[in-house]
Amino acid sequence: MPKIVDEQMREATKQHILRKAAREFARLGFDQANINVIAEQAGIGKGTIYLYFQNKRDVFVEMLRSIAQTQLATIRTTLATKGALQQRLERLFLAFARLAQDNSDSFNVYMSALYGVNRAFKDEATKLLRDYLAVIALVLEESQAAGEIQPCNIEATALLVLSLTESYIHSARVLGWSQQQISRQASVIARQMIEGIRADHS
Amino acid sequence: MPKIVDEQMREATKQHILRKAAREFARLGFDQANINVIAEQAGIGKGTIYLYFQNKRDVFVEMLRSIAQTQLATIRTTLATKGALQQRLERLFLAFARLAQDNSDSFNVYMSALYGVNRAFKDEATKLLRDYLAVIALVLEESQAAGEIQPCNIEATALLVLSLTESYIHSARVLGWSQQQISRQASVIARQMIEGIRADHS
Amino acid sequence: MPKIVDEQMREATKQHILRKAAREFARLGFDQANINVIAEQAGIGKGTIYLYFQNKRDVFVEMLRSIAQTQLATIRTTLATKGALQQRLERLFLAFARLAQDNSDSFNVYMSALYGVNRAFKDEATKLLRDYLAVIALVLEESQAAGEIQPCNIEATALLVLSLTESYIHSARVLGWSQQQISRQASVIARQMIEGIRADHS
Amino acid sequence: MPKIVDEQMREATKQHILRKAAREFARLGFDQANINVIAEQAGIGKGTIYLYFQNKRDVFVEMLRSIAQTQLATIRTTLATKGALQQRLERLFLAFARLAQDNSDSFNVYMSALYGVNRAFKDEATKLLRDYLAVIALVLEESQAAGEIQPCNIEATALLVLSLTESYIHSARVLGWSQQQISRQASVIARQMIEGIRADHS
DNA sequence: AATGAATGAGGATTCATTCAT
DNA sequence: TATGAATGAATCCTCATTCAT
Repeated sequence: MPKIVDEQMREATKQHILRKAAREFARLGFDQANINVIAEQAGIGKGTIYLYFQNKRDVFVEMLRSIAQTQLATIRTTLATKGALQQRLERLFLAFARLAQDNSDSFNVYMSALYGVNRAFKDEATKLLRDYLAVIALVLEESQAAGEIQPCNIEATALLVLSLTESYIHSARVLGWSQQQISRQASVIARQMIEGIRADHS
Repeated sequence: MPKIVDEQMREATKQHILRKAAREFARLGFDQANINVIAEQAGIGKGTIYLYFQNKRDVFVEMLRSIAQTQLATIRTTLATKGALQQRLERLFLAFARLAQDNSDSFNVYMSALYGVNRAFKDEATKLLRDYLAVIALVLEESQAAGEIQPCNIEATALLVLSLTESYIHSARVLGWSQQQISRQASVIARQMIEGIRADHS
Repeated sequence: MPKIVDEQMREATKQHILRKAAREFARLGFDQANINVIAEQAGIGKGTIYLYFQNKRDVFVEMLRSIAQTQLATIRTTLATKGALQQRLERLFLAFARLAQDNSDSFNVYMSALYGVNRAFKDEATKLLRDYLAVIALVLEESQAAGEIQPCNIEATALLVLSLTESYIHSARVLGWSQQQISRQASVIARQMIEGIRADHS
Repeated sequence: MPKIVDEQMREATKQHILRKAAREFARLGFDQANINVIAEQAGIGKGTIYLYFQNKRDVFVEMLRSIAQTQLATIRTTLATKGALQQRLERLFLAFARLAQDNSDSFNVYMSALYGVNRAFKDEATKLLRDYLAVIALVLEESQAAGEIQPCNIEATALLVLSLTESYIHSARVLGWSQQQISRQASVIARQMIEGIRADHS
């Protein structure tokens, strides 16, 4: 039965298209990106892309989800190892910094979807935002249970952690900072976040 | 000499167009926004817009500059009044929150330009980012001179302050928080930033 | 005020486009006809056509109406002159034969809309059919009032007259008959129709 | 030898495809009909259709021939029974009315091919038209031989009979008349035709 | 023989920009 | 200076057809 192989093949092709799509979308944005160019770069025919996706928008949304899945997996793994909150937040920052470096296409396209004005993707981007927050909230709750930090508004704090991490890294990259320069800030940022969280109820 | 009057008239029309443009760009993004619709909403002919701007891109860039000018003026005024660093950062946060509320078009369009992927505006957005950072750096330097905080990497700290402020407000709005809920976080965020900055070298 | 002139100019251009459109639609049918080719043949830019019509379908429908208007005017004029029913029906037949000859594009496109399967135009074509029937019904009623023919189902009879006239001429043309051959049948057909109508109640 | 069985199988599949094709072509017309949908409805693979037909056009043309064959068989049977011309023409009318009702797909698709503008099918449709005329001409000749009607232009008369019958039924259906209403006209139409034919040379 | 994944030609439509008035 | 009619480049998507399996 070639069914399973076919299914795997199909999934592989889909991922291949999504990778090429991410490049183009990251380079040009949704509107300027050309679906025909994406097909060409994926080494497939113009029409073939429509065997895997309903339309251009669908390619973008699925790419967004795929990116989120990958990034979330990385983040979850990063935060899985127990340790002091300071260490975990530091690892979180470093993980994002690495994602921004290694998967810069994904990182850029995710940021632009989140901060962009295209209403068509706002909902999807908001969903992803919530997923990220949930992961961070979990860490904060564990920390709270361990008595490391005082009770506080978990959601607001998680938002603070994520916003700071992402936008700091993004802005630093816009300003042309090197990966090293950015990574060097990890412990400072993490410590600051901890102090800030503690200050919340001191 | 009617020259000055004409010049004023011309400038007024330009600003009028930019305001309408901001609405459309904020609503739909650069690509989806329709220059003809902007002209219509500004109450002028389709061709007239090209007497004031070279092309669509130019409208967007000038709008970006205009927004930045207004916002920077607000920020500068906010930070002009002396006071403890904590108070000044709090005022900064509240000023941004108010901008995001009152001039949401401008705020959104600025954020999308900064975080968006359209290379055509990256340079311009980066310039604006630097201007913002300069204003904040000034405050930090004063604070440092006053012995309020220890010597530290001013640029990195300014980036931290700006990133945290902007992205926190943006994300909170995406999640549907009310203006009140956001404002209530001002002192917490400000205190946190101070603690963080101090922690930098403790 | 150039308003009226402009309006006339606009109407003239519209009619010009419709004439070229009729040629293409008559030659290839709605689907095969290429809107860009129509524009080219009308000597205008591709986009210009959309300043006069909403879309391709709209061009077709307006063309259909324009054709019907012209044809109905001809038919009405033809039937306006009083005379024996036999003469009037003969003139009707000859008028259609002439239309089919002189405006063969219009005639073909009208027939194909009426007998074709494209649901999108069925309603429009049916409306036109009713208009034609009304004109013929009027003649029959006058004839009835004059005692020339017995009371009968006017609508059914009108349908019979129109169907026979149109489809006879169409089929004859399909078979390659000359205009002369067709015209020669006029009196026979007309006489037959009269006899038929009379036979209805004898 | 499985050859004959295979041949029968092949023919059966072909007819099956043609039936499904007729449905789609009647519903949507040649251009709008989707060959893949036809394959799907026939329960065969997309590629399989090309083992039975050269291309889409070929499917349509063969369908047209198949329809004509069926309809001609019906017409021939109808007219085979001897009887007065009036009766035979009445039966012809009723036969067409029944075909239009029971095989409306076929009837519509035949009418649209005949009256449509698609040149690609004009030749084929014309051939069918000639076949129909031949059948009717035969009846007229017999009638003439029997002295029922005077010598006349057989071809022109046959065309008259066919045109009137077909277009009357089609138009009546377009106007929404019921099958019963239409059938009720049979004798009137037949009598009218006879009167007309006789009037031809009186 | 049968399949359906892959292909790419083709076309309607939008919209930034120009230019004659 | 102001206009808006005209333009045509640019692009998403459909679907008839092919061909490797």
